[in-house]
Amino acid sequence: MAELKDLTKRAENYSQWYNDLVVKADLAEQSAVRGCMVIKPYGYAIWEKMQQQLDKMFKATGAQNAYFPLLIPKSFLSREAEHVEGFAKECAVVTHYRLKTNDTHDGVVVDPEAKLEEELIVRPTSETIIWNTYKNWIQSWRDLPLMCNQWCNVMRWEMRTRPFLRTSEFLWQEGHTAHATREEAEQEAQQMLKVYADFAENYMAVPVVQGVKSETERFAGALDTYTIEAMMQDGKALQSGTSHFLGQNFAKAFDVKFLNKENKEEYVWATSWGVSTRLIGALIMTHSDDNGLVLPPALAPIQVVIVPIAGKPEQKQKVDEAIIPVISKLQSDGYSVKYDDADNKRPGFKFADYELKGVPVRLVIGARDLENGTIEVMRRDTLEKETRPIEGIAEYVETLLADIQKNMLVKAKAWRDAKIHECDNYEEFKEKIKEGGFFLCHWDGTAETEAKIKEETQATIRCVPFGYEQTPGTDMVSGKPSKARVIIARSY
RNA sequence: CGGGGUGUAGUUCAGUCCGGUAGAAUACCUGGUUUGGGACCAGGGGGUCGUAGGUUCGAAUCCUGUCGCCCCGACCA
Repeated sequence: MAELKDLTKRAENYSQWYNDLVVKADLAEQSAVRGCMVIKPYGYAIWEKMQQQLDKMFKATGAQNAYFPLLIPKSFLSREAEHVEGFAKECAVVTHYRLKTNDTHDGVVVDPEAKLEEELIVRPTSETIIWNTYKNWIQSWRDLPLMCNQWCNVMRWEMRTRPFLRTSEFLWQEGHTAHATREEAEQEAQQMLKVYADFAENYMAVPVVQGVKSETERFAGALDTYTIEAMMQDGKALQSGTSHFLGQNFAKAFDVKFLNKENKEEYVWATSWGVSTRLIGALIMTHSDDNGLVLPPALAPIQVVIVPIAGKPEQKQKVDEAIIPVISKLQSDGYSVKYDDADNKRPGFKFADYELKGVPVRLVIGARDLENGTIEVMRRDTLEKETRPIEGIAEYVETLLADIQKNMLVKAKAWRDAKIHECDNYEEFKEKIKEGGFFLCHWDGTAETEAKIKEETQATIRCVPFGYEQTPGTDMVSGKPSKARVIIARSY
């Protein structure tokens, strides 16, 4: 791993280190299309693990999967005023539907004859097309709640991109729900936020702060935006999932009404919620060290890798005999195990490579172990090695994986908590924010104060955190009274 | 779109100031020896130096235009 360590030292900043890690760990690479990313098999395997788990959790709340079109008629986007404001600027637009060969017959040009009457927008998010569809699906209170989720790609023509954290095209899921009452919709939005927080902490081992966004940071068209905010190792915040209470804005814009039990016509109440491949970025930036990725067992495509050390064929056979029962046991218990007995790479190379890829547990077995009836176990999170009897090793590895999962969260949480501070002095804040971290500060609730902080420190209000004991105080910038503390941080 | 950097072998880069046969490491291919922390030896393949034009006997190197990429900022999941 000397190579990556050097890069870390040489790296001018954390972003550079992160980009190198993404490439070296074989997760993704840059595509030929500006701002887009090729997700490589190993990176995609992590996404698949996330999808599987999230899908289970969504279905447990009653949501169903569906799919809506990639292309959205331009007029749909102008139906909801705030939504237009928020998304109009950064969309890819389809204007023609045909190409033709050029005059010199060595290429193609856009056929001017094939101009669309109405341009189509490559979805930056699907609220509009989904609400246009929901209009036809909802007539009665009996049709509610309607809860659909779709796994898809979206495109936003971002000015500046980084792999996984912000790409022009990205994979995500977006849930869109319709409810009969305001209370039910609000509850749904909050419930989904809890699902995301649960997933982040218990599967990704990424501790998050749950809270509600300030007006300026709110989703375009929402009444409330709930967020989970994670802290990366450079102390910057990463918005890792959002859940929006949309009120009746989209119902009114797309005329989605239902007859209630009293036979009265009412607009439905809406929510939307989503997480994206950005979660992979959060995973990388929360846990990785200079040896590479550190993946939580719950999401690691390979949970256990076994490296045999055997030069001669007869020795290899003995190693196989000793280890194959262990592999079978682990696999039948549902663990993903890789037995890397390829003889074209030396053990040292494999050790470094699987560390780079973040495999949680590594087992090594060779002649020395065969004599002693032992096996070497290494855990990726702490890099600790120990030699144990091979007897009962499968059971030991299973408890070890559970322990790694738990330890990663504890470690990340302790690290993060040490970087969360209350702060009541703006001058002090300006100094401290340079080193990153979350700051709990009183805020007078005005956009002016928010803008001033952003302008002077590049930090933004991440959220008003839930579950934090609030007492009234004074805004550190304006000196005006404040009802609650908010989380302020620099962010990705 | 502003500021800074950079385009040379699959990859990371040296060579550019001061013009003169296209380089290194790594990766790759072949053969052999190896295998408990990124192996070694021998041999081999691979680049019209981003691109267009100019200066010159001669350009990766100098001049002009142009395009791409990276980092920092504005925008955002």
